[in-house]
Amino acid sequence: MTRKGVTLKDVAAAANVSRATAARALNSYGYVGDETAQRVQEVAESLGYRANRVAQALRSGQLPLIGYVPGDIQNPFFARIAHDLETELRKEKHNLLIASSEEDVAQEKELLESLRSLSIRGLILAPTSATDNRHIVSLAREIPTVLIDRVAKNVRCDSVVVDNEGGAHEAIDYLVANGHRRIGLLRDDSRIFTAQERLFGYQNSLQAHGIALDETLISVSRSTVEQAIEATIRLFNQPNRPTALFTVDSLMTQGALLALRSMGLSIPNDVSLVGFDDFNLATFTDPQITVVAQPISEIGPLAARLLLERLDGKKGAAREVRFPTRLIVRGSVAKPKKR
Amino acid sequence: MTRKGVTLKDVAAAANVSRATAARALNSYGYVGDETAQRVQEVAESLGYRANRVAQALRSGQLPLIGYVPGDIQNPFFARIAHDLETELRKEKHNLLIASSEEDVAQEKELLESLRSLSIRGLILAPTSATDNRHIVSLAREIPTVLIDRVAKNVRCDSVVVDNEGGAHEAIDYLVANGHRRIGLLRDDSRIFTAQERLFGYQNSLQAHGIALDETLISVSRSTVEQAIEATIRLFNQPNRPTALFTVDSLMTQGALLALRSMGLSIPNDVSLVGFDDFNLATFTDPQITVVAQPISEIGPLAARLLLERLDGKKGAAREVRFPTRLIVRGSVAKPKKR
DNA sequence: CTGAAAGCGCTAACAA
DNA sequence: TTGTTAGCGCTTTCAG
Repeated sequence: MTRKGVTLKDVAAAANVSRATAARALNSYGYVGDETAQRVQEVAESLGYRANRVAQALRSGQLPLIGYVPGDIQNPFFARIAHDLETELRKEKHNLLIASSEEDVAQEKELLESLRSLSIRGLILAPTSATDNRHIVSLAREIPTVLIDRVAKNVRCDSVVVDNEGGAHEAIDYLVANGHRRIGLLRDDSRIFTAQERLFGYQNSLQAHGIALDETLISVSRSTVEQAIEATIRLFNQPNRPTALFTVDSLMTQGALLALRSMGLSIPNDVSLVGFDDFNLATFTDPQITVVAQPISEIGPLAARLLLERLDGKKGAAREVRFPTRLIVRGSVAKPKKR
Repeated sequence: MTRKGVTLKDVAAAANVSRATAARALNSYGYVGDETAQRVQEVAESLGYRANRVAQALRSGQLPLIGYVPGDIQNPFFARIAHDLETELRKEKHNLLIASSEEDVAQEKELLESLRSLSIRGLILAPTSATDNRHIVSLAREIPTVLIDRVAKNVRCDSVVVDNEGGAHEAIDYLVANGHRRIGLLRDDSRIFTAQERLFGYQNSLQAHGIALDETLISVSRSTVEQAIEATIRLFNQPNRPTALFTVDSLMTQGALLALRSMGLSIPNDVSLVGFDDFNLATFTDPQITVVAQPISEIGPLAARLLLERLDGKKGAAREVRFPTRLIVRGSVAKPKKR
C-alpha cells in the first residue's frame, strides 16, 4: 500500500500559500489573485493532487452518494433502471450505491441503516413492503427519497410507479374478449404493492364482465422462475384447469412458459398467456408472448430527476407520477378450445 | 430536513463520560468499566446514536466501500456478478458502489478517478481495454483490485477469468465434428480481451483441423443485440455463406437468433449455432441453443474473496484464477445440408 | 480504568 | 487578496 497521496496541505506548502488560499484557488470561490490561483493549480496538477471527498463530506455533511435499493439487481427491470439512474446521476457527479433488498424487509432495514451511516445524499427505493415501513418513514424525513415501482403507506416522498391495476385490467379484458372465462392468475406474494394492485385489476375486470372470482384459479408464488414453475404446475394439474393465464411479472411469465411446455400444453392452442412486464425473451419464443408493457425507459430518468430537484432544495408536496401501461399484442392468446 | 443526528459527543455528555470512553464502550476496544460500558450503550441506544462512517473514514482513511466497474450492469452476466459480490461483501459490512464503464475507456478513467476520490477500499473491475490501462496500473498500486472477465496488460493484481480460448476451441471442434467447415464468427470489438482470446480459440481450432481461415466469415460488431443483428445479416447475405455460426457472447447470440429468423434461415437445418456464455433464453427457444457456459456463479464470490483477503493484508504475487468452460449441447447444431 | 488533547483533510468565518 | 483559526465526528496515544 502506498501512502494516501497528496493533500491540500502539500499543495499549499509547495505553492507557498495557506491552505485556505489553496482551497479557494482549486475550488474557485472567494477572492484569489489570478496569478496565485494559476500557480496553485499548476502545483496541484504537477503533484497529482485530488481532493479527498471524505474530508469534504465531513464538513459538508454528505458524500456525493445516492443509494439505490431495488428488490433484485438481477431482475432486468431493476437492472435497466439502475443503468438509467447511474447515467443521469453521473451527470451531476453523484455515485450510485446499489444494495438489493432481496425482497426481504429485515434486510431492507439493515441496508437502509447502512446507507444512512454513510451519509448518502439521496435514496431511490423499491420498498419491499407496503405496510411495514416505519423505517422508511423516518429515513425519508432525513434523506430525500424517491420510491419506484411501488409506494409505501404513510411515506411522504416522491414516487414513480405504473398503472398496475389498469394494466392488469386491460390484460384480462383482452382475454375475456377472446372468449376466456376461466382465467388463471399467477401472482407474487412479496412485491406486495404491485401484486396487490395487479390482483385488483384482475378482480375488477372479471367482475366487470360478470365472471365470478374462483380462488382455485389463483396461484401464489415468489417471484423467481423456479417457484413460478411449481406454482404453474399446481394450477394446471387441477381437474378443471384454466384456459388462460395471466402472470404478474416477467420472471413468473418465464416460469409459466417453461412449466406449460413441460406439461405438454401448447400456447396458445391449449392455454393462452399474457404477462405483465415486457422482456427480451418475449419476442424469442414461438409464439411470441403478449404482454402488458411498462414504460421502463422513463422510470429511472424521471426518478433521478425528481430526486435531483429535491437535492437542489425543491420543496413542496410529494409528487406521485403514475405511468400508463400498454398492451402489446403478440401471439400467445387464442380463443379457448371447445371442450 | 432534520438535523444530522446524535453524535458521539451527545452520547458522551448524556452518559457523563468523555468522548474517548464513549468510543471505547461503543466499539468495545481498550479498557472500559463494565458498568460504564453498559451505561454508554444504553444511552446510545436510547438516543438513537449511529456512528458517522464518514468521520470514521476520515481517520482511518477509508470508507467501507468497494467499487464495481462492469462493462454494463444490464448485461445479465455482470448483473449476476453484481448480485454475488454484494452478497459476499455485505457479510463483511462493505457496500458496493457500481458504475458501468459502458465499455468506454474514457468513461472508465473518469469513473475510477471518481471512485478513488471517494477513498474506496477495494475495486472489482472488468477492464474495457487490454492495452490502454495505465490508469489501472497506478490505481491498482494504491487500492486492492481484482480484475474479472478480462485481464489487462501490466496490471499487477488478482484476476478471475475463464478459459476463453479453450471454450471457443471446444465450440469450433464440436461444429467441425458435426461436419462443418465454413464456420462463421460473430465477434465483439470492444471487449477486446475476451474477444481476442475467443478469436484465438476459433483460429486455433480451425487450424488444428486443417481448415483455412476465411476472413469473409468473420463479422465484427459491438456487443448489443441490435448491432449483432446487422452483423449477422451482413455475414449471411454473402454469396457463399457459412453453414454454422459461433457467437462470442450472449447478447450477440440473441442478435444472431433474431437475424437468422428474420432471414428465414432455420436453426439447425440451414445454419448451426453455438454461442459463448449461457443465458436464460437459450432454453426457451426452439430449438434450444448449444452454448459454451461459464461458471458464472463462481466468479463473483471468488473475486470477492480474493479482494477481502487483500484487504485483510494478504501479501504475495498476483493470483490469476482461470475457470474452465463447459460445452452444453442442446439442439442448435446439425450436420450441414448437402448443397 | 478514564480523560485530555491531537489530528485525519478540508472549508469558511473572521481578521489582517 | 490572503492568512489564521476553528471545527466537522471520530479515534487514539499519552497521562493521570
